[in-house]
Amino acid sequence: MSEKITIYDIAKKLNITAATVSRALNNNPKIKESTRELVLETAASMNYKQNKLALALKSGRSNNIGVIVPRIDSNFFASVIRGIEEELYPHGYQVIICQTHENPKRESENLYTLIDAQVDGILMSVSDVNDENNSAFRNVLEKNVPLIFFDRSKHIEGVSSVTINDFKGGYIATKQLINQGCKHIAHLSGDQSLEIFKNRFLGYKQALLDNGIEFNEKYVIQSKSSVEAGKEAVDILLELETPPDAIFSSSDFAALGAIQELNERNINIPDDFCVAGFSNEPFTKFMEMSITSVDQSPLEMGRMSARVFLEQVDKTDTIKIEKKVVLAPELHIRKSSTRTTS
Amino acid sequence: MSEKITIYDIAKKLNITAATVSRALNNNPKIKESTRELVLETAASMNYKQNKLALALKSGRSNNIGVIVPRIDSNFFASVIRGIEEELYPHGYQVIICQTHENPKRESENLYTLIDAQVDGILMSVSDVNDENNSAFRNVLEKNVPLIFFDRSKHIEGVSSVTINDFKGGYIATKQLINQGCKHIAHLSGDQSLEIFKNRFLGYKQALLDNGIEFNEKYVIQSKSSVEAGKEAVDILLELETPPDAIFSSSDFAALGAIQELNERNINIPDDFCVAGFSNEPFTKFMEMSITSVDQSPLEMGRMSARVFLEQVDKTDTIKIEKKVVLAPELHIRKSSTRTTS
DNA sequence: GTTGGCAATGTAATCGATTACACGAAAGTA
DNA sequence: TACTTTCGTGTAATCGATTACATTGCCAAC
Repeated sequence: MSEKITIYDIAKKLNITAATVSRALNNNPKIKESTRELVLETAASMNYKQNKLALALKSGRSNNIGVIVPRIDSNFFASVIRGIEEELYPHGYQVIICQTHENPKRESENLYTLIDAQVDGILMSVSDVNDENNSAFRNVLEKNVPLIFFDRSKHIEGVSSVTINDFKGGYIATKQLINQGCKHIAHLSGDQSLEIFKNRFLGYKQALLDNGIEFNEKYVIQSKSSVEAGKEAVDILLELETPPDAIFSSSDFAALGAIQELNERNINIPDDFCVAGFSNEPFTKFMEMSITSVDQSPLEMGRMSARVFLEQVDKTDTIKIEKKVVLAPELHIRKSSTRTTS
Repeated sequence: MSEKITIYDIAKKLNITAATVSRALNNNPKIKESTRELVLETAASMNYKQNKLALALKSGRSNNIGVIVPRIDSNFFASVIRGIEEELYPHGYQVIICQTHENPKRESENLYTLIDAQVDGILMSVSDVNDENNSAFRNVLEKNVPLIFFDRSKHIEGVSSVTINDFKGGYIATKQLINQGCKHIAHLSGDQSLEIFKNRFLGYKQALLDNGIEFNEKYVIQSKSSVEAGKEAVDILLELETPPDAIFSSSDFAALGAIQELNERNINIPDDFCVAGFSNEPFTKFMEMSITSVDQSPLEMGRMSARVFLEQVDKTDTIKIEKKVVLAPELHIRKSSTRTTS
């Protein structure tokens, strides 16, 4: 029932050698047309399937690529993966998923595991920017396995990345709040050691400065990407001498929490308080009080990362291209930052 | 820089054979303790890494398992995959992701591709129940590769599945609407050729009958899982002679669409119209008008599927266990079906 | 002193496919 | 006719690890 058919079986049946069978199947021009046809027919009739593992061992290419993300059950990462998978599918690559749960040790393990599994490339979003597991990255580079960062990248010479312009994202979101007439704009930031959060913050700051609004450190709150964290941040902000009248949050979840807390306190959104988030999570547009948010085009990011990988994979080892693709963020303006009064 | 170290390199260095090295590395008891230590030390110092592809070819086990889902960028499937990955990670399995986009042809391709890639098992949620690509499934079974269905399964003898009790899910959601005093409960159903939707519908129907409410075919609308479809369904339902006063939707997205349309028409939710959905998508609890929904515990479903796989993978070919795990759905009651008036 | 047994290691086949090199036959050339 | 190409296949090595079977040396038992 489950007999595995190999090229040797075909060879035996036709009284030729496995080498000839292999050549016939691979369209080697040195094979007589009649032989080729015979082999192809026989292979089909015997239901022959090439053993990809043998091929992988011989060629050194597994046709698998590894994708490492902090977690898969987030709309953003899932969409990126979707993009990667769709782009790579036609090229015969399979996508292996790893999660780090933001744990550097896990990240390092994943890198080693993927290299052990002989993947042809690694696409990842880093969890931690610490230099601790640099050895894992060095290992990848030494093995000459293409490495591409997406969204959250790390500065390593010769390594390509696909990110969005987080600075600009922070800038346009903040600018929109300013345009609505907000004077005291607070910022909920993520872990500043990650580039993305730092840049969103810098974009926010620059937008303030460009529009003659003083930057106030007290308005910047470092918080996690959670509803709870957003609520807590509002608690703190409203205690200030001059409470803010708007929030630009680096996380949609925190933005949601902020809105919930503001509602609880009967503060009118958007007329008395505007809110903008980041990521364009599905729920931001579903809410009745739909939330203004910066879209990161995750699908496109995934596709682009895959394309960058494909460009690199065939290059000889000597040529190393370092490609930095930066996608443009897009602000989706919704109710939470659209004042009805002037 | 990128020299691959093999057991032969170690053997040469120590003037022994690769066989001895292999045995030492594998803790074969026939190896002298001193030799083992020497080999282990040398392997470490040379930075030896076992070539998993060679191992896979020799053993016939790739340590990869394939997961096929309609799409990955849905909270439900992403969460299931998370569960699978977490459960399998400690066992050294890698997860390969495939998407069908609800396309039977793609589903069939994915099955063949995974078998070609010599995965050790396949966990999947079917896209289509049509018998067209039965040959792909037969292929999997013939190759004796463990196959496990989750959520959306197919009746194949000897194949295990992990699902939730969709009938009960439909029942408890409907029952809650009845408890709220709703008399005319409509149902937005998905594709009835899929078991899950049929069972949710049957649960709905049974709940009506058990509570002395007449079943009315006109109240059942087959719609897609989208916001738009939910809106359209409401349009139709409100045209009826006796419009319903509640909706149980098999999809949270359609439930959301329904709510939006009802709001547009100034129909008061939940006092004049109750709504319940299915899947417990994140947004259902984030909304101000939070949506009652049936939770499918996707994480647990993923973990359980992985466990069922692990049980099967080591069994000899002769023993085939067919395990049908049915998880209990849990109703999360929220504002959309909690009347404030009696 | 021969034989048996055991411990430790070596030899070589195997997994399935690819491919450099070799070789015989046919065909072309002088 | 004799020599060189060319064509189509065969031979055998290779990818890296595992493992059945063989071998070696040593010690004990008779």
